[in-house]
Amino acid sequence: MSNDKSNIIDNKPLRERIADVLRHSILTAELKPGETIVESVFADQFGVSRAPLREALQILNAEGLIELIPYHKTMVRRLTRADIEELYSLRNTLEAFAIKRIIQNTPLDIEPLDICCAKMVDAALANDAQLVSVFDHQFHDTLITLSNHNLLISMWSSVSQRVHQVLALRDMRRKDIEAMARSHIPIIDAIRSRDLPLATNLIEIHIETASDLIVDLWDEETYGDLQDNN
Amino acid sequence: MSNDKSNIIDNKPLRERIADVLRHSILTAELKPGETIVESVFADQFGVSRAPLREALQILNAEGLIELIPYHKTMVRRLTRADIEELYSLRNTLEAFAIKRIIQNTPLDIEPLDICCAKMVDAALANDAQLVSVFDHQFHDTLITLSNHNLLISMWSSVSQRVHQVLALRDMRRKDIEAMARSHIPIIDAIRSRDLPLATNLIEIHIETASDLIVDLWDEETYGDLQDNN
DNA sequence: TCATAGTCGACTGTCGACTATCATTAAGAA
DNA sequence: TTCTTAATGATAGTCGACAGTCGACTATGA
Repeated sequence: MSNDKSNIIDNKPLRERIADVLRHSILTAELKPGETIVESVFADQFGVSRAPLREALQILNAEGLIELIPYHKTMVRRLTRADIEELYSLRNTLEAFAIKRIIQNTPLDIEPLDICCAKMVDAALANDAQLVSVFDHQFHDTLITLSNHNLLISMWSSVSQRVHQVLALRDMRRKDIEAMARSHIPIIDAIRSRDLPLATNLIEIHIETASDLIVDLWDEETYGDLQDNN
Repeated sequence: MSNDKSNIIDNKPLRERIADVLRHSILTAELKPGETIVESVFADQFGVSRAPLREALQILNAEGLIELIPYHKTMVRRLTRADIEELYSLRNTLEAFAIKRIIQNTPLDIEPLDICCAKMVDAALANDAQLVSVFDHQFHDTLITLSNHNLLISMWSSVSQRVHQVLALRDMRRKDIEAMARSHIPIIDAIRSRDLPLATNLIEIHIETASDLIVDLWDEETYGDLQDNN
């Protein structure tokens, strides 16, 4: 009892901690689409038995991160162009819905968006693409959170995760990160003036641009069709 | 042969069959919100061990049908008014998105909707509220399916399930099922003429009407706050 | 050469027993 | 009495072992 506080934090069930680790591996593309996950191997690697690992796999399966093929095998979910298009189009819809909710709220609370956007522009001016990306994620997460819609938030996390995965798979080098950072400002302004059509339009353009960048460069052979090639 | 699949031996893993049974119990309100699910009890009841049951619980948890409280207990997810409001508002958004996708498709394929709606009106004329409800579900499911958007379809199933659960909990006796059945026709017409704003508007009214009926009568004390009272 | 049946190995599915955790109750001290 | 703390019972969490299933490989025969 006298060593540290990690015991307190550590009482999450194993399945959740395992899911956290695996999720992180998948989202950072450490585990790539198509790679198989052999239960016994990963259980040994984590130093746990297969039971909690299997429960973790059920969780990740529900999140759409892995494919569970009964009696056969488990692998990191493969991603096709169609998947990515679906991902971005649904993401667009969810964000537009969030904006609609935010605009309906009184009083309008968009300060978190302003702060986030300011940081993003700063990072862009410092030419720190990595940091811009972080605040970009944060901006969109904040947008969803401000909607005050728990169901939306949970669905968003599933979609958002997979977007992150896609980004990790092709760690794009943006040419014009500053313009990208600044493109968030008009969105906030539209929300501030409660102009739903404009805000919806802007977010659509914003997301479709990002989507097109990814889809055009997507290598179907690598992540969509083939098995793992470790 | 009435069913092609009847010859196929059911080879689904236990966890899935268990999840199916439990899901059905929850969606038909046989298991009510707040009721606890004791693993050992249900495992014995199903004649299986706790391992596959626990995996089934992970699945249902991801679908939002149950609450898993670590180290403590598992219960059917409680439903508050806010939950129902969120459910219907998100449902509305998803359906509007589906309509948008359908309208963008060429050629426009809405025959399944026509068929479904015709059956619904017939059932209404026969005063069969039960059957109307079935075709109502089918209508909205078809709408989503026609969107040809797999991610949307999977999210829909989660939302749709919980809507069914809500309906089962308060098995409403509609006064004017015929009007309710006919209210689907203008939606199809709007889609046929590719009028997105109109179609979106109609579906919004359609769903909000249903939502209001439920929320107004919702008994928070019964399903939202209390524990189970078996 | 090709097709088919049989075998094998690797993996997932399932189980029963053991361990950790929590809420409740009972007991004791202020 | 009321608060604190220790015992208890119920339940979830974890484990190791065994059973079931599948695809790949091999052998056999036309």
